[in-house]
Amino acid sequence: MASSGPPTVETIAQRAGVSIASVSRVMNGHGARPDTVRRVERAAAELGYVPNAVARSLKGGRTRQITFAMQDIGNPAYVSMFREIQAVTRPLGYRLLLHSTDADAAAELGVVRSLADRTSDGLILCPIRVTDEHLTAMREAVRPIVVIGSLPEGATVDSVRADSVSGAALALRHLLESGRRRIAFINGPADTVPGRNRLLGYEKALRDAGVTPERGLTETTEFGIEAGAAAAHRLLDADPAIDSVFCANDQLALGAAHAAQDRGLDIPGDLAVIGMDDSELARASRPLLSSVDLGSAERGRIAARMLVARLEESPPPPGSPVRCETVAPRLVVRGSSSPLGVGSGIPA
Amino acid sequence: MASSGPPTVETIAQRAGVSIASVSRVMNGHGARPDTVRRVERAAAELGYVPNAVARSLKGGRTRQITFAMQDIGNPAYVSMFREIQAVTRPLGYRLLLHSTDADAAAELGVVRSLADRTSDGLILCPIRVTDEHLTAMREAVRPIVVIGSLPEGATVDSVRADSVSGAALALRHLLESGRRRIAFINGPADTVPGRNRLLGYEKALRDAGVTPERGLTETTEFGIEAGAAAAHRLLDADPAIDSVFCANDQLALGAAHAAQDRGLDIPGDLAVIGMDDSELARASRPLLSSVDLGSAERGRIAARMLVARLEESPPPPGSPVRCETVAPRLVVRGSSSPLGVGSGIPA
DNA sequence: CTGAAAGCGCTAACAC
DNA sequence: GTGTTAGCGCTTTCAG
Repeated sequence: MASSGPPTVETIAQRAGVSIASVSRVMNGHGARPDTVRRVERAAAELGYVPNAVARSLKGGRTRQITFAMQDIGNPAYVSMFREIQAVTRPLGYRLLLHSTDADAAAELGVVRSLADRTSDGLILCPIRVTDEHLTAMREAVRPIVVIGSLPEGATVDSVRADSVSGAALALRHLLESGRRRIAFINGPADTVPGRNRLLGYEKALRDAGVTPERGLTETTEFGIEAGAAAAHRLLDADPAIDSVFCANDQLALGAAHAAQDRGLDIPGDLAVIGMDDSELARASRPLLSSVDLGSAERGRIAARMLVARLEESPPPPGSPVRCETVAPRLVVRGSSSPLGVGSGIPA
Repeated sequence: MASSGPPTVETIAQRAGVSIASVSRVMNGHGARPDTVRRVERAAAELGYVPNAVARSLKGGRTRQITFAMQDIGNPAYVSMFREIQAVTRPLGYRLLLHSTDADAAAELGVVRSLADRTSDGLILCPIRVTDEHLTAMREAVRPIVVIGSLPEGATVDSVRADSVSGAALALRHLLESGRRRIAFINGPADTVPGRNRLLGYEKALRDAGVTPERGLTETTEFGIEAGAAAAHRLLDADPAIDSVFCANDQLALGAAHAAQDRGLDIPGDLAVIGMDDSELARASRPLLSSVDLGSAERGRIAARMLVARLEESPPPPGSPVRCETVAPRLVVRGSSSPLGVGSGIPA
């Protein structure tokens, strides 16, 4: 008696002496006579029966899988998002497919298009760039998509965005209020949506304070500790009067802090440093880094909830309105931008 | 004409005026007359046909999905593994399911058991603890599993392990050779396999050097920067003569370095610090942290290759031997453990 | 409450 | 080469 392969509804049905329909009903908790339930459950337990999820998906048209795609899972901001997404979706029985696209725009488009193969029920996407091709692909997607990031007006996709303009403003205002005047900016790749927005925020906040942004005070580079250090050196070489530097993420800020310290500068005495994302790295430096929390965790949570909501609303109402939420930034002030002498974390 | 739902083989077949079998053949590149190929491809393109992966899986018995499960995707060591696993499997057409179990042993067991639902073709698992229950579950699993971590002798599961004993020895020898004598150890949770091994390695290396390990020189704590700092303070409070501290990961080491600096100690002059994993955090401190690279990336790569190999060998040869590889550790010496005055990164 | 049967979309024999 | 047909394992009418 070759029990060829794992047990199926049929195996169980035979053993329990009922029909496969009854097995299915019992497995799904759809009413059945107590006796039937008992026999099926016993047979299932004895044989270690587990329903085949693929067959279920084929029948039901839903896989209970969600895809989360972003540039780089090494980035703490995305880790926070992943955690929250998992926290929302797993209890609901969803599995999570992760795609770290390595900032490859083609790969990103591929992810959107791959929704068509019905492998996952929905997609949470953090795009680096949003081209018309992206928008078209998203509009035509067979499954709901939630974008974490900014979309052009009129886009017909749900999204949750950070407010990096306000975030930058928060940091700049803080620096200006504590008396800094020559505030440099180290940005990440500028040809991305967040990159553009952070630059906008930086310049706007300066203008609002009556200061004209100078080109020489902005550096653009890849994300990374070393890149941040190099950028800071360039900035300080060109203009030793710089008294503070705002960075587009914590890696850059940490690098900048190192560079400054290697030049013998005191932080925050000679140079204030502020990062973005408020990741673990902000607590990995001395002095501790001030940082603007753009709410990665919260954005992840909201995106997950939005997507799940779409998935539950059985027949997607054709004209149902596009949803868009914005998460407010939060400035966390630590030693790296304190007024001189306070909490610098470095013994004088 | 309600084109109810996305196109299927049938839709394409009708439009192309061929049978569904021909559509399937063309889609899978199985020979067909050039004319047939053209017509099918045209129809498919016009309708934006994408084969339903779920139906394929049901037929083929394979989902082309792999699950990777570990404690915490926030840990840089696991990020490296994930990257390498993805690099190996994606080009082969596999999707990656990620499970961050949060060190919940029950969740971990659940992952192993969930293989039974045929959702993924195989599992790469980094267990925290390996109980008999785990071993049984793994032995009975319907799908191949590769464990990244140490398994008890006689386990019938493929695995790739780090050599944390040698890794610890590497660090200790280096410290001893550079003249350190009172070497403390800050360990992570000791009731885990890696925790136990690292302690073993620490004690063995000391004994090999003719030093008797003292209980008071070892601290056990959770992983985390703050936890590392607290442990270092306890250690130094109890024994100010400690001249070096070896830590079970970079977070702990970073915390320990901060604690020492906050006490006014010079690193490496007064205290040498060595971490483990050689993660980005090692480059996030001043001085740069020495660290023992346990080969996370390589372990990930090897595990992925092992699993893929199992998946390709069509009928799993019943008696095929269990595979087990061990990755050699590598000590990366940086400023935090240099001989005094060399490369400390802090201006004297 | 239960069983028989249809069918989700696809691939792979098997005949022609 | 190509079409016909039989399932993969499950859920869900539809009768009884």
